[in-house]
Amino acid sequence: MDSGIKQRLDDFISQRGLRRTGQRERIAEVAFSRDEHFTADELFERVCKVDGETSRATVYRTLGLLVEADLLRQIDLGDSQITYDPNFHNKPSHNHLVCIDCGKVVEFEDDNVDIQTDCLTRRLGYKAIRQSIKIEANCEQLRINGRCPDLIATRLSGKRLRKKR
Amino acid sequence: MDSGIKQRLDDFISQRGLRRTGQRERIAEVAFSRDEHFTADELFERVCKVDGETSRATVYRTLGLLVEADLLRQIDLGDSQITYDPNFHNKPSHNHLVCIDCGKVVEFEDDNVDIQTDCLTRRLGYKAIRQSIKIEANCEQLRINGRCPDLIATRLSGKRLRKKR
DNA sequence: GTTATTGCAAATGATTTGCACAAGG
DNA sequence: CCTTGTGCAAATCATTTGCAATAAC
Repeated sequence: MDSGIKQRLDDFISQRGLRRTGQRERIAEVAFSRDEHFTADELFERVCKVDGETSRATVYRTLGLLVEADLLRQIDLGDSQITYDPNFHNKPSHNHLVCIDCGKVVEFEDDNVDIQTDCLTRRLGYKAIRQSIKIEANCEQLRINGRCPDLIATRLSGKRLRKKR
Repeated sequence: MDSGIKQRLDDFISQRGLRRTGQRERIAEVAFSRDEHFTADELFERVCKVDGETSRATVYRTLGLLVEADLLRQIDLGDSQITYDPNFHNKPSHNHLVCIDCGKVVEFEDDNVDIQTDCLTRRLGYKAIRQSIKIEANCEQLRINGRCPDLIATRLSGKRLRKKR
């Protein structure tokens, strides 16, 4: 876990008069150990492997805390479960492209997008605080070559495309 | 209800070998009678006033159909319920700004945004099919004048800000 | 007459909550 | 100690579904 994240979490816990517990420690550790997005349940599974003692309820409660601390953000992938993104600490204004063919999520940052959002928002009489862009797109490689490594990987891993709610 | 919408719905029903029923007729009628966004339950309430006979289940099922026909789109307002937007038929590529102060949703269309999305997506190796942008923003009028007609309207109507899930 | 559609009530599934016990500070 | 945090199981709440009755075509 990045030390900046640990720092911010510690600060948040102190400021709010909360307590440092083993569960919170481990949940955060697992959540930020990779840059992959996850659902509450996926995180719970991962935490279980490290520590058979932590309950699902605590995972949900800690997720809420991490979101409040702005270490985690909820993103909409058009799913029935909430998806959490642990990468906003490093890439504060990134957005997402979701591949329609294989479900892969690509993160991208672009200054022009941010500027354009800012201008557009001003023109409407507001001050932009946060934006989220989701682009749903088809894979060009798949269209041209008839195959795409991401799709193959998806099929091999047996991970099925997320069901739309 | 716009005749273009009625036409598209009729076509969809025919193509799929579905049946024209009173319930579907009335649900669509109510859904497209205003340009306001709504949840399944809000639509159900409105339908009830017109017709005490239609069940919640049928409203849900018909909503699914209207989404498949691309007459309605599900949008993410960061809520625990799905919000439906009936305005994509008239403004096929609009996006949303949500006021943090009063919850008002402003729709906007912008060609530059569309072009930029297209470019960005190509550069990542994909072909953009659909995008959704949500801008969360503070109201400038409220900041400068200390008040904003939308906020006043929100308070008067007693409509509370949507709860975050 | 078939087959799709509806209403009802029960099921689902993710998330939240009340409460008694445990453990930080 | 005193208060916050945890685990458990039960509660919630939007949405979905099975099924028998009903209505399109």
